[in-house]
Amino acid sequence: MESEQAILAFAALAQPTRLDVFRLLMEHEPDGLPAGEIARHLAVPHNTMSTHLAILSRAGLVEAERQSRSIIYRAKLHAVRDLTGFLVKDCCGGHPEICAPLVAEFSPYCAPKKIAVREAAKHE
Amino acid sequence: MESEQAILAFAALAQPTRLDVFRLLMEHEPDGLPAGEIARHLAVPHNTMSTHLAILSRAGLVEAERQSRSIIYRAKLHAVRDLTGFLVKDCCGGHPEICAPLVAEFSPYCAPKKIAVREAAKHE
DNA sequence: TCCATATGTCGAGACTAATCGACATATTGG
DNA sequence: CCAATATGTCGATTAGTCTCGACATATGGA
Repeated sequence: MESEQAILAFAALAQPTRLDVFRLLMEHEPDGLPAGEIARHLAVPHNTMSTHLAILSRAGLVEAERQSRSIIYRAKLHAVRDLTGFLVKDCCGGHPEICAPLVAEFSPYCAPKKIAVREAAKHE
Repeated sequence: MESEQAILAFAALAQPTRLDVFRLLMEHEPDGLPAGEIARHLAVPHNTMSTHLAILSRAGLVEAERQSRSIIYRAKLHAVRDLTGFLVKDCCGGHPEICAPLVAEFSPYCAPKKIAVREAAKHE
């Protein structure tokens, strides 16, 4: 991922309404939500929301698809992967010793089901 | 990590000079660099740089320590972990099936060799 | 075709961020 | 204490962002 694209993504997420939109679309993966419903859900005027959605779209964090009269927005999952990778690469560039525990930290959220179930059982 | 703190971090990194500073400090871990040297390295007036460093500091991405006449800035590694974790948790919240390959993607950068892991464990 | 629905675009006002000269503060050595 | 060095703060200017009313465009049904 290039710096320029990363900056667009950081700027897009550095705004409360847009961060909320992104999280909302993550929750609604993989179906997505129409623009109007997003606006209603977050109590923002439709034209204001349209601007925010355009910024998220230019940043590559969401994608839009027309479906009859509605336009369905979806979170772009590999954009999250790219942005996270950008951070991790910066972090690990020459410093792999601090990166391993970083990845280990994600395991509870990302681990394959078997391990996740075992970890959960331990805490119970 | 709270949304408010994440927004501060995203905003801090959404500016070319500040992103450069952050990457520069990552390269110079764990020694850090004095403010003046950072400004000289990136060809930015010292007072402008001072403002940028303050913003990075408020965002929790760097820390400062006075050392004689100079003030040494260092990247805060666990801030990267927190911010990355914020993204990944958002991504994996209810969607662990898309998260496993995401973590696998990091392996090449993180070199999960036993020696590296043990060394990291010692420091923690 | 005409209307209702869904969304996008434009433009103005208010607000916030970025930059840098000038000045202020902190530290050290003489 | 004074001068030199290193950094931070203030204030003004410029540039960019956020918001939303008004208008424009696209789609589907009567």
